[in-house]
Amino acid sequence: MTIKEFEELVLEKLKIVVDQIITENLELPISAKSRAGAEISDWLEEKFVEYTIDNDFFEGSEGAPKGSTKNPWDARTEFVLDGHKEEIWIDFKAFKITSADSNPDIGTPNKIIKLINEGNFYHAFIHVFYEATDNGLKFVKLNDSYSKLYFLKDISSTFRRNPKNQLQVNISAPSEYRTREEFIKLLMDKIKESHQRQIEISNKALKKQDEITEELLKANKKSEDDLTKKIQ
Amino acid sequence: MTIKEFEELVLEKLKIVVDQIITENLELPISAKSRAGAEISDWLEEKFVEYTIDNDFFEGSEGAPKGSTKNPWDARTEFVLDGHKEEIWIDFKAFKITSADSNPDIGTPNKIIKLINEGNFYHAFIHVFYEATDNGLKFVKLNDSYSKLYFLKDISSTFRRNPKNQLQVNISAPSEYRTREEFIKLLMDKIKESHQRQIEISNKALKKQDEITEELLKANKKSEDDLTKKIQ
Amino acid sequence: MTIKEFEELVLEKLKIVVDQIITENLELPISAKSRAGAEISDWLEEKFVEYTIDNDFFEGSEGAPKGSTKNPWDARTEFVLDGHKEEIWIDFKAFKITSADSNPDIGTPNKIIKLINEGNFYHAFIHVFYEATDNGLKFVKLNDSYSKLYFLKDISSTFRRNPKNQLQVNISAPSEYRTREEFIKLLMDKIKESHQRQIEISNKALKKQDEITEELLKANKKSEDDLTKKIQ
DNA sequence: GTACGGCCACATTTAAATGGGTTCGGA
DNA sequence: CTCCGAACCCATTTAAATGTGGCCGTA
Ligand SMILES: [Mg+2]
Ligand SMILES: [Mg+2]
Ligand SMILES: [Mg+2]
Repeated sequence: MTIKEFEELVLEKLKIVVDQIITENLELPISAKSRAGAEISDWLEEKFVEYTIDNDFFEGSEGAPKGSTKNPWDARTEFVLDGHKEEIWIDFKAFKITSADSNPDIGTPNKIIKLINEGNFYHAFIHVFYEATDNGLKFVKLNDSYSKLYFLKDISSTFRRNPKNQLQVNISAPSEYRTREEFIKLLMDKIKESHQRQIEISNKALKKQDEITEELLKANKKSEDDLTKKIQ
Repeated sequence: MTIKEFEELVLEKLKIVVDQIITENLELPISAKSRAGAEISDWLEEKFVEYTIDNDFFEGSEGAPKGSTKNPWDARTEFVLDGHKEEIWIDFKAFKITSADSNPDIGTPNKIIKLINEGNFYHAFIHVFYEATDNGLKFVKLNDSYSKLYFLKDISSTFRRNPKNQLQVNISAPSEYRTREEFIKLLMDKIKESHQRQIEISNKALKKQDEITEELLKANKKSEDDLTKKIQ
Repeated sequence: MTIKEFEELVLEKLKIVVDQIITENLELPISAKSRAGAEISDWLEEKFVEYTIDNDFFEGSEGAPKGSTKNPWDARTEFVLDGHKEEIWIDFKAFKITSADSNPDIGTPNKIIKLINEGNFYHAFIHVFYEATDNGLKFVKLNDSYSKLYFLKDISSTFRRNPKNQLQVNISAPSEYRTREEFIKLLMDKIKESHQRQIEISNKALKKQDEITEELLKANKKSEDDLTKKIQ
């Protein structure tokens, strides 16, 4: 089996689990007037462990510690094949499909660097889709499927690092196969480009400082005088 | 009345409204296994409008458009005194008090610059506190109060601009009175300092690039070879 | 040397560089889809820096930071003559010559105002032309040339500001010499005219509003009456 | 001659926690 | 004097949307 075939196999087996979880639990009592990503992830994490307890391909599944807000994975598991165990990290992404578009943060580059340096590589995104209902939310299909999965290594080359130190990509950007080495080089390029842009941005902001300060002081003088008179 | 007395009056009247809202609705059916800020804010926004319809001091209250994710205020209203109307922006902050600590983002500096340039100034933070319950969440007191309010202009001088282009401050940082002009200068200083730090950070990151790339390629060579052999 | 002769010299030297870049790289592995313009520009930016490293007339050439989508220039350089250095901004425009026509946005007027206020003036457009091929695209000649260059200051007076706050001109509009002062006046006129057109548009829309309201109320009166009767 | 539409890569903005590094005082 | 703990000052990280401006083309 080639590496590529191995990767496809992992995603195939993962998708089966996720689709089953969703199909058997189409509605959740989670209020979703705003974005419900964290609550949905919390629920999925628990279910993922439950649904892989007895799975031939996955071993040692764990959800992120309850209440943790900075864990590098939502769930982790080991894919078992011919006695080999390959560490898999999972990041759930829950999209409210009534929104116009979405470009979620997809994690800090730092954790990816650590993951690879520790001898691992596989970080899977699992997209799920929902709509608010009267008493919570329901999962819905997008493009005929309850879930969409790909590995970070095969992410669309339109991904970038943003100023929050998060990688980011559009919800619809199609994944594209590349080798692990190609991904490493691409990732490092993207990080470099982003830092270069940031230096530009900060330099520009610094140049504008004095002008903005003047303007604010002037606007305030006027409005504060006004208020002072009115409340005498 | 001095400006300072005016400001204290606004906050006093605001606090009465908020405390009443909470006291009359101590429990909410909003799941809060993770952080429920957005859902709580959504609910408070609606209640704030409802509870100020018949208030002598507040006029024209509005909640943020439903589902909006980038609105500069959670609610806005006008404080009316002797015929003068003063624009007030409200940003709710909902803290899960079982957490160890909190340093919330408190908004982009850009919107503050716009607010002041448009002749306004008053941007109030309203802290509320909650705990998860079996079927949702309940509001709780912190330091004997259901809410804590202060204006951005009087924020603790420990606030900063972070790389997400958000101002930020610790939940417990005590507010300190200053003049409007003093605030403008302080704000602009903080923005400057932050951009200077960012340039440093990005420069350092750029220097490390090549080293990290080498390291990653090396780690990958090892782990990829390993995997290739195992799955043959 | 007159200002006019100076300007002609700059463009002449620029054209030599660009034509050389293209002649030596007639085909590019860039697929000619909607983003082709941006990608061709990326490539040209890099080449421009490379091809002016050892040029007697250009110094300090830079491409826009990679991935930056809002940079005011695609490339910048300094034209050196008798020790004087003149800042030159470059905006590449890549046209697919199989298309019927093109009226590209040519930049926001805001950046031109800034450029001039900072003591500079020269903003060159460099038109290049391409066709799709099986494995990417190839540069082609239009009117016997691989490139067409002119300064914004000499742009056809058919240029305008469009409602997106971008200047715009037809691909084929011939440039016409004018003085820097004449350009400033013309630019400001164009901006004014554009805003006036927009006011017209809004005024018309507002007028229509009332008309539409009438119409709707009338239509509804009829259908509501109708329904009321039917369900009595 | 002008508006406008689609595309799309990026920053920005919104929700609030943890955690790292430095500094300072006390044992 | 030195280690340790607490405090403090920040970045970082997590949840996913919208908005801007440049890209050219068509109408
Ligand atoms: Mg996730
Ligand atoms: Mg808020
Ligand atoms: Mg261009």
